[in-house]
Amino acid sequence: MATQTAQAKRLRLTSLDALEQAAECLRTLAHPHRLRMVQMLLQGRYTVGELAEACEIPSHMASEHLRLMQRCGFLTSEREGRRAYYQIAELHLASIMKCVETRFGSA
Amino acid sequence: MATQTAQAKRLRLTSLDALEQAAECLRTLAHPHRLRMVQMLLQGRYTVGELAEACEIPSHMASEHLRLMQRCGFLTSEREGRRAYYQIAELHLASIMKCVETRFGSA
DNA sequence: TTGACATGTCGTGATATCCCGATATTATTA
DNA sequence: TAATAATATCGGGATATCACGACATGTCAA
Repeated sequence: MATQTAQAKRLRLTSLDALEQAAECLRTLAHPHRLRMVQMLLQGRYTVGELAEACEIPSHMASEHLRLMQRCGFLTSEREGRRAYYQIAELHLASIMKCVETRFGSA
Repeated sequence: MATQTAQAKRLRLTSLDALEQAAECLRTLAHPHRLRMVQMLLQGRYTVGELAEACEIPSHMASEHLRLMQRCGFLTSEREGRRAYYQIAELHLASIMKCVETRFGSA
């Protein structure tokens, strides 16, 4: 007889479909600038320009990253005059970010 | 005066260098088959073939995914005869996987 | 109304990732 | 030794992501 199969061990597995979604979310998060934006937005309310400055990138690029995260449900935005404020919509980002900070530090 | 800067709010930020590393790790994790492999290896010890079967992919592709995760320090491997067993090396994977399971479920 | 500011969108070339077939490598068995 | 099994590696073509410049949109202030 071969080695015990996965099923025989009664593993708690997430369906491949769900893991596909999870992977897509992780890919969206897997960028240094987007990580910093999320980290900041978990601690306050910021405009595109402020987030861009903190990431040391031009604001039109920050805008693209923010749009990406908005499309996958991570963020929402609201306009105030000519500024756009972004905020966290997906609350699970807090715990994932905590994992990242535990592993990679934060000052 | 413009809006308060990030510094003025005394944000707890992770350095962009560290976030670059974090992003690389997240990208490595951000794949449905690799997520399933990690999920399984957190619950037991498996060969390439067993992991491949659970992911419904040919084993030579499983081997590539495993090598990728090994290179970034997630996994280690040990040979037993002609089989190769992989196991978790990066313990933080447990907490990240728990986040994923909380958000996307596991049966 | 004109000009500057803040944000958003589009197109593109460079790079990375992904999947897969073909082929090696290593270990076991006949 | 020969044949098979389990794993690993290589090369490619397709696709996705990335950073960037150029441009468009909407808002405020002079």
